[in-house]
Amino acid sequence: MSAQPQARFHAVEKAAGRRVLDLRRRGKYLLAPIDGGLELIVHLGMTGSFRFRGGADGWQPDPYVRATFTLSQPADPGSDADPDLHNSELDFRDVRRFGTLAVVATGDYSALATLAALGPEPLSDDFDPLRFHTALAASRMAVKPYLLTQRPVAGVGNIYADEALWRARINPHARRVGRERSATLWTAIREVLAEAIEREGTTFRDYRMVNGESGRNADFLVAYGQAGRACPRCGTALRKVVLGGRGTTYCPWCQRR
DNA sequence: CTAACTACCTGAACGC
DNA sequence: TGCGTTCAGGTAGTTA
Repeated sequence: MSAQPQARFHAVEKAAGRRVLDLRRRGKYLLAPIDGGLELIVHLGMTGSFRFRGGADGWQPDPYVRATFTLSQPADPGSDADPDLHNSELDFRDVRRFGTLAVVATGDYSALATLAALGPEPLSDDFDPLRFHTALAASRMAVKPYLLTQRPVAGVGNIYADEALWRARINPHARRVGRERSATLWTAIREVLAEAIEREGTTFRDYRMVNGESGRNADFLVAYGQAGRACPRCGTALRKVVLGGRGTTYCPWCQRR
Protein backbone atom coordinates (compact mmCIF):
# COMPACT_ATOMS: atom_id res chain seq x y z
CA MET A 1 0.00 0.00 0.00
CA SER A 2 1.01 3.61 -0.40
CA ALA A 3 -0.08 6.54 1.71
CA GLN A 4 0.70 10.16 2.34
CA PRO A 5 2.34 10.80 5.71
CA GLN A 6 -0.34 12.37 7.87
CA ALA A 7 -0.93 13.18 11.49
CA ARG A 8 -3.72 10.63 11.72
CA PHE A 9 -1.76 7.89 10.00
CA HIS A 10 0.22 5.79 12.44
CA ALA A 11 2.96 3.44 11.23
CA VAL A 12 0.97 2.58 8.12
CA GLU A 13 4.12 1.75 6.16
CA LYS A 14 4.33 -1.44 8.25
CA ALA A 15 1.31 -2.76 6.31
CA ALA A 16 3.16 -2.84 2.98
CA GLY A 17 3.60 -6.35 1.63
CA ARG A 18 1.57 -7.94 4.43
CA ARG A 19 -1.13 -10.48 3.88
CA VAL A 20 -4.60 -9.61 5.13
CA LEU A 21 -5.71 -12.49 7.37
CA ASP A 22 -9.19 -11.28 8.23
CA LEU A 23 -11.43 -8.23 7.93
CA ARG A 24 -13.81 -7.30 10.74
CA ARG A 25 -15.73 -4.33 12.07
CA ARG A 26 -16.14 -2.99 15.61
CA GLY A 27 -18.37 0.05 15.90
CA LYS A 28 -17.13 2.49 13.28
CA TYR A 29 -13.69 0.88 13.10
CA LEU A 30 -12.49 -1.60 10.48
CA LEU A 31 -9.98 -4.10 11.86
CA ALA A 32 -7.75 -6.17 9.60
CA PRO A 33 -5.30 -8.56 11.25
CA ILE A 34 -2.29 -8.80 8.95
CA ASP A 35 0.69 -11.09 9.20
CA GLY A 36 3.68 -10.20 11.34
CA GLY A 37 1.53 -10.04 14.47
CA LEU A 38 0.05 -6.73 13.32
CA GLU A 39 -3.38 -5.24 12.81
CA LEU A 40 -4.45 -2.55 10.37
CA ILE A 41 -7.08 -0.22 11.80
CA VAL A 42 -9.23 2.10 9.68
CA HIS A 43 -11.72 4.77 10.70
CA LEU A 44 -13.49 6.70 7.94
CA GLY A 45 -14.03 9.82 10.03
CA MET A 46 -16.65 12.18 8.62
CA THR A 47 -15.94 11.96 4.90
CA GLY A 48 -13.90 8.81 4.33
CA SER A 49 -14.78 6.10 1.83
CA PHE A 50 -13.17 3.20 -0.01
CA ARG A 51 -13.46 3.00 -3.77
CA PHE A 52 -12.20 0.44 -6.26
CA ARG A 53 -10.66 1.92 -9.38
CA GLY A 54 -12.11 1.23 -12.78
CA GLY A 55 -15.30 -0.43 -11.59
CA ALA A 56 -18.77 -0.06 -13.02
CA ASP A 57 -18.99 3.47 -11.61
CA GLY A 58 -15.80 4.49 -13.42
CA TRP A 59 -14.13 5.71 -10.26
CA GLN A 60 -10.72 7.26 -10.78
CA PRO A 61 -8.53 8.76 -8.04
CA ASP A 62 -8.84 12.46 -7.30
CA PRO A 63 -6.81 14.78 -5.05
CA TYR A 64 -8.69 13.52 -1.98
CA VAL A 65 -7.23 10.01 -2.14
CA ARG A 66 -4.97 9.67 0.89
CA ALA A 67 -3.90 6.04 0.56
CA THR A 68 -4.10 3.25 -1.98
CA PHE A 69 -4.12 -0.48 -1.34
CA THR A 70 -2.86 -2.59 -4.23
CA LEU A 71 -4.27 -6.08 -3.75
CA SER A 72 -2.30 -9.06 -5.00
CA GLN A 73 -3.13 -12.66 -5.73
CA PRO A 74 -3.24 -14.83 -2.65
CA ALA A 75 -0.09 -16.94 -2.43
CA ASP A 76 -2.13 -19.69 -0.83
CA PRO A 77 -4.13 -21.66 -3.47
CA GLY A 78 -6.67 -22.62 -0.84
CA SER A 79 -7.45 -19.02 -0.01
CA ASP A 80 -11.05 -17.87 -0.34
CA ALA A 81 -9.87 -14.46 -1.61
CA ASP A 82 -11.52 -13.32 -4.84
CA PRO A 83 -9.02 -13.81 -7.72
CA ASP A 84 -10.78 -11.04 -9.67
CA LEU A 85 -9.32 -8.60 -7.18
CA HIS A 86 -5.77 -9.43 -8.27
CA ASN A 87 -3.90 -6.18 -8.97
CA SER A 88 -7.00 -4.16 -8.14
CA GLU A 89 -6.44 -0.77 -6.55
CA LEU A 90 -8.53 0.27 -3.59
CA ASP A 91 -8.42 3.99 -2.79
CA PHE A 92 -9.04 5.51 0.63
CA ARG A 93 -10.69 8.84 -0.20
CA ASP A 94 -11.12 11.35 2.61
CA VAL A 95 -11.96 14.97 1.85
CA ARG A 96 -11.73 16.38 5.38
CA ARG A 97 -8.84 14.14 6.38
CA PHE A 98 -10.44 13.21 9.68
CA GLY A 99 -10.04 9.52 8.89
CA THR A 100 -7.51 7.34 10.67
CA LEU A 101 -5.23 4.57 9.43
CA ALA A 102 -3.01 2.81 11.94
CA VAL A 103 -0.94 -0.34 12.19
CA VAL A 104 -0.58 -1.67 15.72
CA ALA A 105 0.43 -4.91 17.43
CA THR A 106 -2.51 -7.31 17.27
CA GLY A 107 -5.15 -6.25 19.77
CA ASP A 108 -3.12 -3.36 21.17
CA TYR A 109 -5.52 -0.43 20.97
CA SER A 110 -3.76 1.73 23.55
CA ALA A 111 -3.04 4.36 20.88
CA LEU A 112 -6.76 4.62 20.06
CA ALA A 113 -8.56 5.40 23.30
CA THR A 114 -12.08 5.29 21.86
CA LEU A 115 -11.51 1.85 20.35
CA ALA A 116 -9.89 0.62 23.55
CA ALA A 117 -12.97 1.63 25.57
CA LEU A 118 -15.53 0.76 22.89
CA GLY A 119 -18.91 -0.46 24.09
CA PRO A 120 -20.70 -3.60 22.91
CA GLU A 121 -21.86 -4.21 19.35
CA PRO A 122 -25.42 -2.88 19.21
CA LEU A 123 -26.87 -5.74 17.16
CA SER A 124 -25.14 -8.51 19.09
CA ASP A 125 -26.15 -10.33 22.25
CA ASP A 126 -23.34 -8.47 24.02
CA PHE A 127 -25.57 -5.39 23.98
CA ASP A 128 -27.65 -6.09 27.04
CA PRO A 129 -30.48 -3.79 28.20
CA LEU A 130 -29.66 -4.09 31.88
CA ARG A 131 -25.97 -3.40 31.39
CA PHE A 132 -26.93 -0.51 29.13
CA HIS A 133 -29.06 0.96 31.89
CA THR A 134 -26.24 0.49 34.40
CA ALA A 135 -23.90 2.39 32.09
CA LEU A 136 -26.36 5.25 31.62
CA ALA A 137 -26.92 5.44 35.36
CA ALA A 138 -23.19 5.60 36.06
CA SER A 139 -22.59 8.52 33.67
CA ARG A 140 -22.99 12.14 34.77
CA MET A 141 -23.13 13.32 31.16
CA ALA A 142 -26.24 14.23 29.21
CA VAL A 143 -27.47 11.09 27.47
CA LYS A 144 -26.80 12.18 23.90
CA PRO A 145 -23.15 13.21 24.31
CA TYR A 146 -22.66 10.06 26.34
CA LEU A 147 -23.92 7.92 23.46
CA LEU A 148 -21.46 9.69 21.16
CA THR A 149 -18.51 8.64 23.36
CA GLN A 150 -19.04 5.09 22.01
CA ARG A 151 -18.70 3.71 25.56
CA PRO A 152 -22.28 2.57 26.35
CA VAL A 153 -22.70 1.09 22.87
CA ALA A 154 -20.53 1.06 19.75
CA GLY A 155 -21.36 2.73 16.47
CA VAL A 156 -23.99 5.33 17.36
CA GLY A 157 -23.07 8.67 15.77
CA ASN A 158 -24.83 12.01 15.56
CA ILE A 159 -27.50 10.94 13.07
CA TYR A 160 -28.56 7.74 14.79
CA ALA A 161 -28.33 9.25 18.29
CA ASP A 162 -30.91 11.88 17.32
CA GLU A 163 -33.08 9.29 15.58
CA ALA A 164 -32.98 6.81 18.47
CA LEU A 165 -33.66 9.43 21.15
CA TRP A 166 -36.63 10.72 19.15
CA ARG A 167 -38.00 7.22 18.77
CA ALA A 168 -37.57 6.54 22.50
CA ARG A 169 -39.03 9.96 23.44
CA ILE A 170 -36.00 10.81 25.54
CA ASN A 171 -34.72 14.37 25.87
CA PRO A 172 -31.11 14.50 24.65
CA HIS A 173 -30.14 16.64 27.67
CA ALA A 174 -31.38 14.06 30.19
CA ARG A 175 -28.77 13.09 32.77
CA ARG A 176 -30.86 10.43 34.39
CA VAL A 177 -32.60 7.76 32.35
CA GLY A 178 -34.70 5.24 34.25
CA ARG A 179 -34.71 1.51 33.71
CA GLU A 180 -37.82 1.47 31.57
CA ARG A 181 -36.69 4.34 29.38
CA SER A 182 -33.24 2.77 29.05
CA ALA A 183 -34.89 -0.37 27.72
CA THR A 184 -36.89 1.71 25.25
CA LEU A 185 -33.72 3.45 24.09
CA TRP A 186 -31.95 0.09 23.82
CA THR A 187 -34.68 -1.10 21.45
CA ALA A 188 -34.72 2.17 19.51
CA ILE A 189 -30.97 2.05 18.90
CA ARG A 190 -31.18 -1.48 17.54
CA GLU A 191 -34.15 -0.64 15.32
CA VAL A 192 -32.67 2.59 13.97
CA LEU A 193 -29.33 0.96 13.15
CA ALA A 194 -30.88 -2.18 11.66
CA GLU A 195 -33.14 -0.11 9.40
CA ALA A 196 -30.27 2.13 8.28
CA ILE A 197 -28.15 -0.93 7.49
CA GLU A 198 -31.04 -2.45 5.55
CA ARG A 199 -31.10 0.75 3.47
CA GLU A 200 -27.32 0.60 3.06
CA GLY A 201 -26.51 3.74 5.01
CA THR A 202 -27.27 7.45 5.15
CA THR A 203 -25.77 9.52 2.32
CA PHE A 204 -25.78 13.32 2.39
CA ARG A 205 -22.80 13.89 0.16
CA ASP A 206 -19.62 11.94 0.84
CA TYR A 207 -20.76 8.61 2.20
CA ARG A 208 -20.63 5.94 -0.49
CA MET A 209 -20.60 2.21 -0.71
CA VAL A 210 -17.44 0.72 -2.16
CA ASN A 211 -19.14 0.53 -5.56
CA GLY A 212 -19.92 4.26 -5.45
CA GLU A 213 -23.63 3.93 -4.73
CA SER A 214 -25.41 6.08 -2.18
CA GLY A 215 -27.24 4.73 0.84
CA ARG A 216 -31.01 5.20 0.87
CA ASN A 217 -31.61 6.04 4.53
CA ALA A 218 -31.45 9.84 4.30
CA ASP A 219 -35.05 10.06 3.08
CA PHE A 220 -36.26 8.24 6.18
CA LEU A 221 -34.71 10.49 8.83
CA VAL A 222 -37.33 11.82 11.23
CA ALA A 223 -35.24 13.98 13.58
CA TYR A 224 -31.70 14.55 12.30
CA GLY A 225 -31.62 17.52 9.92
CA GLN A 226 -35.38 18.05 10.22
CA ALA A 227 -35.43 21.14 12.48
CA GLY A 228 -38.53 23.28 11.94
CA ARG A 229 -40.53 20.45 10.44
CA ALA A 230 -43.50 19.00 12.24
CA CYS A 231 -42.86 16.06 14.54
CA PRO A 232 -44.52 13.05 12.87
CA ARG A 233 -46.00 12.00 16.24
CA CYS A 234 -47.40 15.22 17.66
CA GLY A 235 -46.98 17.95 15.04
CA THR A 236 -44.83 20.19 17.22
CA ALA A 237 -42.00 21.92 15.33
CA LEU A 238 -38.73 20.07 15.87
CA ARG A 239 -36.09 22.17 17.63
CA LYS A 240 -32.37 22.32 16.97
CA VAL A 241 -29.84 23.07 19.69
CA VAL A 242 -26.12 22.58 20.19
CA LEU A 243 -25.34 19.92 22.78
CA GLY A 244 -21.81 18.80 23.52
CA GLY A 245 -20.71 20.79 20.50
CA ARG A 246 -22.93 18.82 18.13
CA GLY A 247 -26.09 19.86 16.34
CA THR A 248 -29.02 18.12 18.02
CA THR A 249 -32.60 18.01 16.77
CA TYR A 250 -35.48 16.78 18.92
CA CYS A 251 -39.17 17.25 19.58
CA PRO A 252 -39.66 19.64 22.50
CA TRP A 253 -43.03 18.05 23.25
CA CYS A 254 -42.58 14.30 22.78
CA GLN A 255 -39.07 14.45 24.24
CA ARG A 256 -39.82 16.84 27.10
CA ARG A 257 -38.01 16.25 30.33
C1' DC B 1 -10.85 8.81 36.73
C1' DT B 2 -14.69 11.74 34.26
C1' DA B 3 -16.33 15.59 31.76
C1' DA B 4 -15.85 19.77 29.08
C1' DC B 5 -13.61 22.20 25.64
C1' DT B 6 -10.60 22.78 21.53
C1' DA B 7 -8.12 21.24 17.38
C1' DC B 8 -7.90 19.02 13.26
C1' DC B 9 -9.45 19.75 7.69
C1' DT B 10 -12.05 20.99 3.36
C1' DG B 11 -16.11 22.31 0.94
C1' DA B 12 -20.95 23.71 0.50
C1' DA B 13 -24.52 26.80 1.61
C1' DC B 14 -25.93 31.09 2.98
C1' DG B 15 -26.19 36.27 3.89
C1' DC B 16 -24.86 40.63 2.36
C1' DT C 1 -20.17 38.10 -8.78
C1' DG C 2 -17.50 37.99 -4.65
C1' DC C 3 -16.44 37.67 0.03
C1' DG C 4 -17.09 36.47 4.83
C1' DT C 5 -19.46 33.33 8.06
C1' DT C 6 -21.38 29.09 9.54
C1' DC C 7 -21.93 24.37 9.47
C1' DA C 8 -20.97 19.37 8.41
C1' DG C 9 -21.70 12.34 9.36
C1' DG C 10 -15.87 12.14 14.45
C1' DT C 11 -12.30 11.51 17.36
C1' DA C 12 -7.85 12.86 19.71
C1' DG C 13 -5.59 15.96 22.74
C1' DT C 14 -5.62 19.18 26.54
C1' DT C 15 -7.39 21.14 30.64
C1' DA C 16 -9.96 21.33 34.94
